[in-house]
Amino acid sequence: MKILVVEDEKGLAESITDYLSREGFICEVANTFWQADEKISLYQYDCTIVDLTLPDGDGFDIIQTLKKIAATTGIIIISARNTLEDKIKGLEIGSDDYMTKPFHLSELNARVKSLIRRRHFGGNNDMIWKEITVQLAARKVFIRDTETMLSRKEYDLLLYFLSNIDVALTKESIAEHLWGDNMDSADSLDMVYSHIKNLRRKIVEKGGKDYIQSIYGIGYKFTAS
Amino acid sequence: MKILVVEDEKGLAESITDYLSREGFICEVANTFWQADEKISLYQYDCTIVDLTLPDGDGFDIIQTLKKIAATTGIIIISARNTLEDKIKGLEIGSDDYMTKPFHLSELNARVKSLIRRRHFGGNNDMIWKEITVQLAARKVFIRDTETMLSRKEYDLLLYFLSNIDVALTKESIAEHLWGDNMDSADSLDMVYSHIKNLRRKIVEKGGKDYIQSIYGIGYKFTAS
DNA sequence: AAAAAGGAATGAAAATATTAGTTGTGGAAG
DNA sequence: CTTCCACAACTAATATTTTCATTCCTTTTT
Repeated sequence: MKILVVEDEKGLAESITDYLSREGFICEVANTFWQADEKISLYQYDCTIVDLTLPDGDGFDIIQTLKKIAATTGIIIISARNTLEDKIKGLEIGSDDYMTKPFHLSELNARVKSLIRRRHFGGNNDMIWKEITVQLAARKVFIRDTETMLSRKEYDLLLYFLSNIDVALTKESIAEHLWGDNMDSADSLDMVYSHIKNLRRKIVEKGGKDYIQSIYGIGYKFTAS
Repeated sequence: MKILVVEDEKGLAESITDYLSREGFICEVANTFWQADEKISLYQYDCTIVDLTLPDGDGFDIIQTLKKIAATTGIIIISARNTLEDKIKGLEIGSDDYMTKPFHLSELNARVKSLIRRRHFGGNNDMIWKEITVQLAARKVFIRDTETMLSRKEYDLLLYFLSNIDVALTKESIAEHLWGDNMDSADSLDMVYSHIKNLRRKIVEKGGKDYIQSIYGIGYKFTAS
């Protein structure tokens, strides 16, 4: 899961990314709205955390950018002031959640997770496909009713596949999803192979079919046929 | 997909082409604007990356060339200076995207892909002709409702044909589309024959007709009649 | 119309690129 | 302290691409 943190205070940005990385999210930071706008149009994020107290841009521009962000990813707004004005801003762009400073990182984390669950999987706490069931809240995976322990990367990989059933995913996009964009593309490919192998083994081991289809020269596809 | 990189710094040009080749693009380099102009009029590219800090040519010439480039392919401008002057230049010629040095190759890659997506597929995701259906996102090909696995070259070839129904394509243009222009023309003919043969076989095998019509002395045409 | 010449098709082998599988190391988490 | 996992390096297996010799067609020439 990839998260974009839009925050100009380096210290706060780092605290947030540190915390969320430890929770298994891939984090990227944009220091300005302009940067955020850029990143949004280039990459896909599952959730964007925006600090409304950024210096650049006037009110109107910001709302435009926020709308654009909100259209493609979930969005959580952070603001120092608990004023009506800000709340209205938040609602206007259809933000998914709203927090006032100061806040606990654990709360932010909880909100991010709940948002991703809501957005990504329609509020459903379970993702079910064929004999694979993922309990998102508990982070548990079941294959044919037997629980299967997956490592973090394996879990992320499985979720990425499950939200892209029947779509050909390039090795590169998988790598980007699992490690973010600051990756040496040569090295990361071997790691993709490794994790694919592990996930495959675990699924088959528990009685699932090998749904991961290799596409030579391209990447992989999660598919029933 | 073919990309032209207009860049005089050999090192940078190589980094770019290395990276993008790994991503599956066919890359060619032009070291000067003059060369770029040449190439543009001879070949077709899906995207052109132009470094605006090239030494040759004066401002006006450059703009003329850029306009010519922009008219036929997508264009991404790279510039060392984040000056207004350059930005205006970029907009004036209707460039599709704009980056300042230094940048990450992964970002360039993302921009190229997003540009190609926008330009090429304009949102619609299936290509259907007679009993042949290509699902671009899933990279699936169906002949008469049965899925057909195609290798990369076969797939590229089929897509080239499908976007040129009823048009006579020379062997040379096919070779150029599949491998770029730095090819030994004698060898490339044999390779074209080979891949034509394989694609034909797969189409017919799955119950399609042999839509690939040979035109003696010229090349091939994909046609129903 | 027959022969010659050049282009195209085919099948199979060789070369290459890509993916799978193994193992070892280091570091983090418990 | 132990276990687990991410990562890297390496080897093996596999799929694709390219090459090549040969045959089969078309066109051109005589």
